[in-house]
Formats: sequence, structure tokens, C-alpha cells
Amino acid sequence: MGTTSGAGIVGAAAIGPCAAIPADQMAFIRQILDRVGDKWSLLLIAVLESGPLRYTDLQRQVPGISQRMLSLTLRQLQQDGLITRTAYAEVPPRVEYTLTPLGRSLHGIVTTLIGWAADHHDEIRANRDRAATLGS
Amino acid sequence: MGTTSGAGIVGAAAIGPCAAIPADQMAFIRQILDRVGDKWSLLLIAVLESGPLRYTDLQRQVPGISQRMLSLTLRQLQQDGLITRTAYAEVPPRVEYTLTPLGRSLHGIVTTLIGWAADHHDEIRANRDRAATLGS
DNA sequence: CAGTATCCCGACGGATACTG
DNA sequence: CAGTATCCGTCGGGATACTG
Repeated sequence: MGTTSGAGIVGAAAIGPCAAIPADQMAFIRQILDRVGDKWSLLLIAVLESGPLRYTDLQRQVPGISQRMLSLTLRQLQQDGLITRTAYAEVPPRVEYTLTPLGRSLHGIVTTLIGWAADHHDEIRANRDRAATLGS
Repeated sequence: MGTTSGAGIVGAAAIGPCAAIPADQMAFIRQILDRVGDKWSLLLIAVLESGPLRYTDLQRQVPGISQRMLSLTLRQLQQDGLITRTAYAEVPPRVEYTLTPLGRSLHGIVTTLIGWAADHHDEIRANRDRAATLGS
């Protein structure tokens, strides 16, 4: 599918006003979304943008993440081939995590999403507050 | 995408190899991610791309979503100002949901993400399977 | 330093039934 | 048609303690 699938979806939707995304595509969209849309993946990818980071560095740069979730998320990302883990056999053990090319290809989207969040954060906040006020 | 703030984040990250995303930005990035990264929001936005849809249409076009989650997600999206809800006082009640301009601005990102998912789905699958095999 | 192991709670979300 | 109400299971994920 390469660069065609994305356009394929758009194209399909453009065929008719009610053209749904095919059910099978829904399935793997959800799979990717589950991985990418979890609480920490995107944040870790965003933070890894600027270069390799060690376990402790990641923990420091992503405030609020627990050791458990850091380990878990890193392993998932690694298994999906989005990051690589490199352990150096040294006396104080050192492990570095790096984005793979695949991970870097996602990073552009992450950056865009973060940019969108930054741009519209205030607007969304306002809408949310306004809805809460009207609802009360 | 972001016209100003996004560049700001990128710029900040570009300052130094270890420059983290500021903690306060982390906070609202997480807020946006929580909303956008949940199980159904992106799918609903994707489906609403092609125009207004009614409750039942949405339920049909997003296979697997329960009435409960459809209602809940729609209300959240509405409160955030990403979609509008229009009820027509007719004898068979009719309600239409539409993307707001804000929602449409997100939709571009959604499409990109879905395109990415489509493009790299096979690759990720392969990586995942390979990791599972090696691990056993 | 770089993790793993265990406990545990809250929410996310599905199924079902009911309503204006 | 367009929802709401209720019940209930699953599991994401935090806190804490321990290990190579």
C-alpha cells in the first residue's frame, strides 16, 4: 500500500457522503491507535526525538511516568520496531534508547499533533469550561 | 497544523540534545492526548470527515462502538468544540453531528496518522511477530 | 543504574434494559 | 430514532518493594 493507503482512505470517503472506512482497515487503525494512543508512547517518542536517552533520563524527561509504565512502554515500542535498546556492558550499567527510522517517521506526526495541541489548547479549554458552565 | 506554537516546541527541542519538553506543556499535551487518544474519538472524527451524520449512521459506520461509548464520546467531542450537535424537532427525531472548523483542523492530522498506520501496519506486524518469536 | 515483581484501585468500556 | 440508566468485568497504570 505504501503511500497509497492514506490517500485510499480519503478517496474512499470522498466517493460518497456515507462511505465508511472499510471494516478491515478500521481493525488495524484501532491496533495502531491502541499502541500510539496509550498514555505514554507518544510522549516517549517525542522526547526521544533529540537523540538517544538512558532509562533514567527518560524517567526525568517524562514527568509522572512510573518505572513500571516506562519499562512496559519501552518494551512495546521496541517490539514494534519504533525504538532500539542498546545495553553497554559496563560497571555502572548503561542502556540507551533510540528511535528507529520507523520511529522517526512517526515522529513527524507526533510533532504535528503536539503542535496542534499547543495551538488549540486554549480554545479547547475555553470550550470545555463554557460547556461546563452552561451545563450547570 | 500548528502555525505558531508547534514551531515553538520544535524550536525548544532543537535548543539542546537533552532539552525536554517543558513540564507545563507536557501537562496539556497529555490532556489532548487523553481526549484524542481514547478508543473512539479519532475514529468518529475520521468518519465525520465526509459530512454530517446521524446517531445511527455513526453507530453503523464505526463498527463495534456501543451506544454508551458513542453517546459519551460524542458529548466529550462536543464539549471540546470539535463537533456540533444539531437536533431537528421532527416527529421521528433527527440529530446530526458535524465537525467544527476546530474539528476539521484535527482531521488533517487524523488522516495523516491513519495514513501512517496504513503504510506501516505490515512492517509493525512483522516486527511484533519477530519479537514474539525471538522471545519464546 | 536499570530494571522486575506484586498489590491494588479506578476507569474504560461492553451488554442489557429502559425512555422521550 | 436517539438516546439514558445500570450492572459489571477487564485492565491500564500507580505505589511500593526488591534485584542483578
